[in-house]
Amino acid sequence: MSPKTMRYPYDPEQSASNLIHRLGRLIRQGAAQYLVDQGAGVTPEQWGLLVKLAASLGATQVSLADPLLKDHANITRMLDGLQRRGLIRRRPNPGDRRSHHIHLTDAGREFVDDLLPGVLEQKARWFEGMNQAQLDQLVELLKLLEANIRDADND
Amino acid sequence: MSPKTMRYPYDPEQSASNLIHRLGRLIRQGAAQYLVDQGAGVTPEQWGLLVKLAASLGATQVSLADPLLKDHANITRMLDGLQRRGLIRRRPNPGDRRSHHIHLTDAGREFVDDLLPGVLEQKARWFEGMNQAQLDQLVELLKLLEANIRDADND
DNA sequence: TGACAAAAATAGCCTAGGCAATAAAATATG
DNA sequence: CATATTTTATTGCCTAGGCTATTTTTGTCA
Repeated sequence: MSPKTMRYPYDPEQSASNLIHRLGRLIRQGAAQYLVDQGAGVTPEQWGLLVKLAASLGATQVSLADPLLKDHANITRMLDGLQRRGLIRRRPNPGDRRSHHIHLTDAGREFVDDLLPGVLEQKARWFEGMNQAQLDQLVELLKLLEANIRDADND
Repeated sequence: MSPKTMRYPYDPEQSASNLIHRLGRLIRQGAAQYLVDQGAGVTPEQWGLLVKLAASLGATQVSLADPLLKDHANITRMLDGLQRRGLIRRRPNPGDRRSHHIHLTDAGREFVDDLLPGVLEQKARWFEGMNQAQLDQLVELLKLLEANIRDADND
């Protein structure tokens, strides 16, 4: 066969998977810009950890990483950054000397309390062109897709 | 105020923006795994460039980067990798001595032709739990969201 | 024309992501 | 109990992403 002149009958840029991947970067970038504008001095990923820590006191690094599907090594590095900024503290876990309990410092908690409302507002702005039914449907489809991909890759 | 014990009334992990961001990583990782299994020796991002090049002969680096919302510096690096593997070639652009025309080599074209069917099959597997109407709706919502975010961030 | 702004590609820097490897501690198993 | 396996955190390595220069051309416009 001579496929040298073959044209592929789909537009990769409009495929759902590429849309999602591109949108993920766009969202990350928008969040990063917002944090810079606020002078926050943390990355969106570090922010995500802080919010999670605000809701789960004394988490270990594994319990932070796994629900977010993040690499343990990366969690180590992001926590290093947050610790340098004085926003979190690692404490020994009395029940297991391999692991630590991660805590927000007072400064960390204040940081989250100060920034969270604005972050939620910005998210809301992104979804302005969408009514609640559409948003619900989007979330539902995304969850379905996430489950699909997790299954498909565990074969 | 004493928000130390305040609980935030939303679950960040289930928010649409975080779902999308996480799903983007999951998709990227699945694609990477597939390419490794096939012994392709390219990253998903490099693969994306190859597919785009297969459809647009003689593109400049800007014309590759902008539709994908990618940084020009990254395009340079990814093309370096593809060039080292002999899959693409940079040619001088006679009309503008600042830029290059990027071409697939014969090996590059063969590479895309060989791998593309399998890639499409794998994508199809990811979307198996979803009927066509759901898929269409998902794509539509994602496009709407992308437009929203691009607008919102250009204020 | 000649200075000046804009565009194309690139390099440098830092963080995230994902992988392999390692050290230390905990758990399982014969 | 002794040995092996698993788990937790960490480091090293490489690529992508996103920024800021920097260089070379091109385009503008006074």
